Amino acid sequence: MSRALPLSADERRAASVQALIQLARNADPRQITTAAVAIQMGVSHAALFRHYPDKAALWADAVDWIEQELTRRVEAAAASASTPRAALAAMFEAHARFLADFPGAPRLMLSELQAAGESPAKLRTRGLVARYSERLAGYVVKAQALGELRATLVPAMVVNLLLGALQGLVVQALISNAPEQISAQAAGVFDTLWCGLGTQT
Amino acid sequence: MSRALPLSADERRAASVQALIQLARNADPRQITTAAVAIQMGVSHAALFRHYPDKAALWADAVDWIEQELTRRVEAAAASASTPRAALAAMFEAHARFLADFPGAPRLMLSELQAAGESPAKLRTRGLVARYSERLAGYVVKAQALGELRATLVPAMVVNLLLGALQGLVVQALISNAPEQISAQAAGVFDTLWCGLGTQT
DNA sequence: CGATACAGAGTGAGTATTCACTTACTTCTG
DNA sequence: CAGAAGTAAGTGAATACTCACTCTGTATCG
Repeated sequence: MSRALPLSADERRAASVQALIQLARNADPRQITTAAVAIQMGVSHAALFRHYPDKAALWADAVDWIEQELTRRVEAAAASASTPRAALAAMFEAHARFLADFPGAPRLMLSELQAAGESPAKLRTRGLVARYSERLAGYVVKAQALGELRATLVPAMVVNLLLGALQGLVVQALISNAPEQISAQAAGVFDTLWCGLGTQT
Repeated sequence: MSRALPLSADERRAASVQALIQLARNADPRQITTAAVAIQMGVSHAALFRHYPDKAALWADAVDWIEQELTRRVEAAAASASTPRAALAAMFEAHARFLADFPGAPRLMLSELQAAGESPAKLRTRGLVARYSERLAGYVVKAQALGELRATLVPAMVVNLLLGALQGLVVQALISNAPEQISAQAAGVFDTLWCGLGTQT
């Protein structure tokens, strides 16, 4: 095997995370082997362990990257919206776009949440969800204050429905193996969620 | 180790499935070992392979059991409802109750859907979701015909929102490690979904 | 009704394979 | 030339599955 070009440690770590997320597109992340990640990067198995103390550290690093990238995109979307409702809609769509662009990301998080024990990646995933929910809840409260969103609703439940709807799209994509549809259907799902299923009474 | 009392093959298979679903309550099902299932049943590792040709067959059997039990409960709930909307509400709550009673069930299905390749259990899970969605869609169409549900909505999306909302509850339970809350919050979630998030316009 | 033969459930002790991680060494770059 | 990045070739632990054997409930027969 020809020797890989040396990269800086930072670059190599970034490449490792991308390799893992790429592999997670088609495989259960807990089942992905460190050897598979190394091959995906075009590097020997041993090279991986020069940059990470163990497998768990790489997986944790990947969750960190997910949080950074998701937050960056969702912030940008929210910033360009004029009302809380528009912000929630824009965040929903930006989130969906992220999930469609990196289908490995939700799979990795879901997989960590399913795992027994308390891996670093699982702890970070829980933190990510908590911080993200908090952020959404802020907009929900603002929307309620402006009379855009029914005031009787508990913000935590609203957040849960929004994230649940995205989850539903992810699971549907998992079944049909077509991640791009997540983004395509997002706007329609958000509107339906906002307006309700029932006929107006 | 004292020898286990012999059971009929049918009883032993049923016990195996229950053991797996119990273990799946706290661990990622793909990570559960056949040895762990055997211990959970109070039987030797080798005994398991007297009843199943391989690991995949037991996992597939568990998915079959899930479909039977879920269908039985949801059918019963729908039967006692007078309108399609009431039927959908009752099914939603029965489904939530099932998920709360057997938290290992959604974890097992999710885990199979995440896996690469085409395991028997994954194929069955896909079939289960397809059949279940079909069943729900039937009630959605009836509700639309009776004017209970907005006629402009695509049934498949409505089904997706309903299942997504349940998924959201499952993920929330995964994070807080409290499966019983799935059932407790189900009715509120269904009503919110039905009435919509936004203020009436 | 007691002895016996048999089917089939259960078992302990493996085996081959896979996996995370290590060690001892090589090559590249500043 | 020093130190960082890379590699080949391991190691021990875990895991799915097998094999040759043992126990037990039941049906039959004298």
